[in-house]
Amino acid sequence: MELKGDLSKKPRHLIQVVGRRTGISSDVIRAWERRYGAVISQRTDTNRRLYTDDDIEKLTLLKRAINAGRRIGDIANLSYDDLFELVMGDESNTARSYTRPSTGTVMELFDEASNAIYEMDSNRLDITLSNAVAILSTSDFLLEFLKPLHTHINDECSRGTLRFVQERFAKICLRSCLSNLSVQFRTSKDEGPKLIVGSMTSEQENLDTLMHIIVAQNIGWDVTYVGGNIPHDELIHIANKISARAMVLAFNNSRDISRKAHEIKVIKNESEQRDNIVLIGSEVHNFRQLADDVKAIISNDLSSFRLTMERLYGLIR
Amino acid sequence: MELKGDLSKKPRHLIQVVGRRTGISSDVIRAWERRYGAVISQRTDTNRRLYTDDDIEKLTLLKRAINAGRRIGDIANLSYDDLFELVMGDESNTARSYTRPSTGTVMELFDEASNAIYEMDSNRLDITLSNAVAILSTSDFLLEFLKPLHTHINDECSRGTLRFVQERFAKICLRSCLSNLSVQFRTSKDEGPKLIVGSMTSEQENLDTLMHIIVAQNIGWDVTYVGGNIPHDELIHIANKISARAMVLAFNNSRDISRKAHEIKVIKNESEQRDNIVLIGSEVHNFRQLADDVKAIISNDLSSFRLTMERLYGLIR
DNA sequence: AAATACTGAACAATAAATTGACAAATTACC
DNA sequence: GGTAATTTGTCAATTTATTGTTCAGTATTT
Repeated sequence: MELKGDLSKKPRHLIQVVGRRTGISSDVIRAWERRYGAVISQRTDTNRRLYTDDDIEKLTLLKRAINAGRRIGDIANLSYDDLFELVMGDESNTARSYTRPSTGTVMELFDEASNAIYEMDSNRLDITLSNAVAILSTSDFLLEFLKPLHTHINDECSRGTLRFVQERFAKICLRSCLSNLSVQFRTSKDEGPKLIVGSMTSEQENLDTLMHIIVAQNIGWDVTYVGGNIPHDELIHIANKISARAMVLAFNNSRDISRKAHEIKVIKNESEQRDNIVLIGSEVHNFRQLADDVKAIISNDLSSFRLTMERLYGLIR
Repeated sequence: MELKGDLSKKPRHLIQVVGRRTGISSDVIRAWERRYGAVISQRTDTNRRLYTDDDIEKLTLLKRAINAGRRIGDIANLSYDDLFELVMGDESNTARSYTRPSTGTVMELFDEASNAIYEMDSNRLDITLSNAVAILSTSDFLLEFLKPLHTHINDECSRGTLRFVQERFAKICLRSCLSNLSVQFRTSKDEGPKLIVGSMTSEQENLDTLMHIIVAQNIGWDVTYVGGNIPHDELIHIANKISARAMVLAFNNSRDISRKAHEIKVIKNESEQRDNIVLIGSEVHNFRQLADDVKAIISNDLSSFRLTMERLYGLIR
């Protein structure tokens, strides 16, 4: 028996499921059927609609076509193939069909998250985070939502409005969300140039570093993250072992600057891929001079990091 | 080697236990059996229902499918594999059909994971971990796979076969897998008694603690995890704030035993829910005497922890 | 004796289908 | 440019199907 053939032709999805998968409300799906015969499903013996996988694909295409500016009445009865052509054409013409969400939306999500943190409601916080991921583009999610939220948490904590335990709780949830996101990105990409991300002895793990990882993955890098507190010789070892094309080092702690500077030099000299070291983190300004000397790249924030990594990606390709 | 041998095929769970583990009420389990023949259990000679582990797995899948919008009448008599395919498709929001990974034995999964760690191939490690989650039941995944893998990593590292950076890399991947799993469990359960999990000053975060969290969630607890290094007054604050019904404290560090013992007493006295404190972790033997004094419960491993938490859950209900 | 489990029936809550109406936005027409 | 017509998403009312819950009466377990 073949898997795809059998199952995907089989009507087995309730309208509710179809709605959830396509993002089209059940009312609309029924209206499209009634008015334009867009997708006419099978019925059970008790008259419930049952959709096939192919039906879902078609509805998804219809949605994309509408996002690209088409009117449902004009396209509803096109065949799957015609629709596919149409969507491909439309989406390549429109520079960017993604409309930036209103600041209202982001504000609401932000408030919701910040309340959930105050109440220490992990369930609500998780749901809000995943909503934000779903609604926003990856970079909006990071730049407009998560980064400000992180800063907000730190501010509230140092102001005393948030207690220590609330801060820790929040950060664990955010970390979990980010690592989840990172896994999702990983499995969807096939092959990309390898990138090591980590930080040296006396540097702890940090949420900002995780955000940088998502950005890099988003560009196409195949990231190996090793966390904080890694001695420099271990970093060299792993870089050579997996033939990394670049290494990102995070600095968020102002101790031992000179030791770290020396170690960066050693890494530069001893790792086989010696041209691509990127320094990130809040304490990265301490290495400005050094970066010039060893031709490392300094990146102050997520946006500039994205540019840097895009450039490197282009060079390597 | 055969993992799911004798025990999992053996009918041994009363309907009450099944209800608790799956989050489906006994009444519903019976109704499903009567109306749709969803899971037809063995009976004792006196007509009591006895369920196998596999029965529980199927019920869990049914529950997940329902959460994803399915109706029990449509899916009750699907085979385990078809159900699996359906749930995976529903939960990943894609119309693509999903194939269950070929049933590798635990040994194969273990080897695959341990090679991926050696090669520091995060992609391969993630895939192996998620296959293991998919193939094994939750408790098999933890007890037969992840726990041994964790021990193996520690052994190899202290023997010098694994380098420090490989250990760190592996642990970050495992952590990410566990926190991912924990989020999945959270959103599928609706309401349960609240449980705080954390550890005190000088105690770091620990993978074992995360495993305990999964077990507790699996039973039906609504877990709030606050990580390590939390001062005891903060723990008291959060426990009272969210009206926790129990608190789990992890001890994996042998420093400051007497300070910690004193703080446990304080927590016991000052938190409103004063009856349910559970101590876990590798250093928990240091608190045997104290546990008697303050009526805290000590749990040495995951299995005994499961029993303890099931008992508490029963008491609270 | 109290708690738990079993059966079957009845009940209540939820979700879906149908139909018709409405309002905002877009388009067509003068 | 302004008005009418059309398009299209949303919603309410009603009916039916599905499914979780409760209850009564009996049996089993502890």
